[in-house]
Amino acid sequence: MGRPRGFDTDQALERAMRVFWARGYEGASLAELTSAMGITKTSMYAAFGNKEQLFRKALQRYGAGPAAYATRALEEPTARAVATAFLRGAVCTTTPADGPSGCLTVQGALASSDENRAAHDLLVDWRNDAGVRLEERFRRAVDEGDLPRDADPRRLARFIMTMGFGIAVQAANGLGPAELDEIVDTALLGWPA
Amino acid sequence: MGRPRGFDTDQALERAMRVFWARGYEGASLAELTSAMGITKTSMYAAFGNKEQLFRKALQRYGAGPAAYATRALEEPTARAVATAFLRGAVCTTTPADGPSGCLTVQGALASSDENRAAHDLLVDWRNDAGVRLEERFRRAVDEGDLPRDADPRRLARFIMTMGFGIAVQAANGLGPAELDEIVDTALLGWPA
DNA sequence: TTCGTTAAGTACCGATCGGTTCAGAACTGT
DNA sequence: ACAGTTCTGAACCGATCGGTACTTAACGAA
Repeated sequence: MGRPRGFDTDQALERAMRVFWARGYEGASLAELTSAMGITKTSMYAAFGNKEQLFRKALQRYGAGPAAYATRALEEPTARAVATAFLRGAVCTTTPADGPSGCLTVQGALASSDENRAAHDLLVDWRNDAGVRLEERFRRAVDEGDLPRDADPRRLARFIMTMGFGIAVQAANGLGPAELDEIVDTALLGWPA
Repeated sequence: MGRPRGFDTDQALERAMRVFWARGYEGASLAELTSAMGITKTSMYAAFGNKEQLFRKALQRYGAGPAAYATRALEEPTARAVATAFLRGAVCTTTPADGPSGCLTVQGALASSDENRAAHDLLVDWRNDAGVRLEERFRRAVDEGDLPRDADPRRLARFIMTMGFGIAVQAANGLGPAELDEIVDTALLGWPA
């Protein structure tokens, strides 16, 4: 009942996500966000709550879409395959042909003013969660004999995450997928077993 | 001649640098900057020009101070020693006991709005320059027989830079020096020769 | 057709943004 | 003592920040 919504919330959220991706949380103003979404501020507030909640939903969409590689990689059969798929996925997502370079969760709010601490903390948790899931996967790999008994799953997970973050910065710096793939090859030279 | 300046510009610049470090370029407001510097906006404009030029000078100070490890590392005798010193220096600088975590050049303006493109581009150049200097050092190492003939200096330099950026993000994420040093060890396992 | 409900557009809110104007205070050279 | 110069503090600038109040438009149910 009532007047039906005049825009596609999914499409609007997708466009908001891209603005946050390119500009970061602070750098994305409501004016630019709503302009890209094709709606007015009033409609945005009615549909998404406020800027922070819009960012929260954009981040969820990012995790389910562009950053889904992080979850898919965990399903690879071996630890090496997981690490490779994770980093290749990072390269692919941070250097899209159409969208912004880099990673939303890294560019979003690495540093920020106090008032935006909420968005900052949200991203810290997001990144740490990704590391924990990787660590658990590597721990399983040790149990399965897929990694050496003396391998340290946490350490390996942190190393891979560090490479992922570094790749995001390099992508924002202008490096392309070919160059980043070379970096991934170099990084995996010392991979155990 | 004229009234002497009532504050120490070096000290004021140091404090401004730390604010930029913690908040990023956009996140650092003039109010917070001048408050930390202990001077008024008028004095800041008279002494440094404007926010962008203040950032430029803070970045120079950062390069000569906290980030001097990047230059010092180049003087190590072997490529491996250079890589090790570079990454250990990155760990040390991004996890200070007193100051902000992370790297000013990474947190400063990875993503930003259009109006701050100048600061953004400044940091992109800064980061790329660091990579180029590392590459030249590794090229020399190949010439000197310190690295294998078939080693790719550019690729190795990009790998080390990627690790450095990743370390900066991990430091901002809350990891301490001990954990980051472990990551450095892991990263260097595949180092040639 | 009318009513209740919800969406959309405009105009606006106080606060803060980076930046400036201006009067006067503080100093040096004469 | 005075002139010339430079620095400081407060008050202020238009613009933009995130966020709202209010009116009008568009729908479904009765």
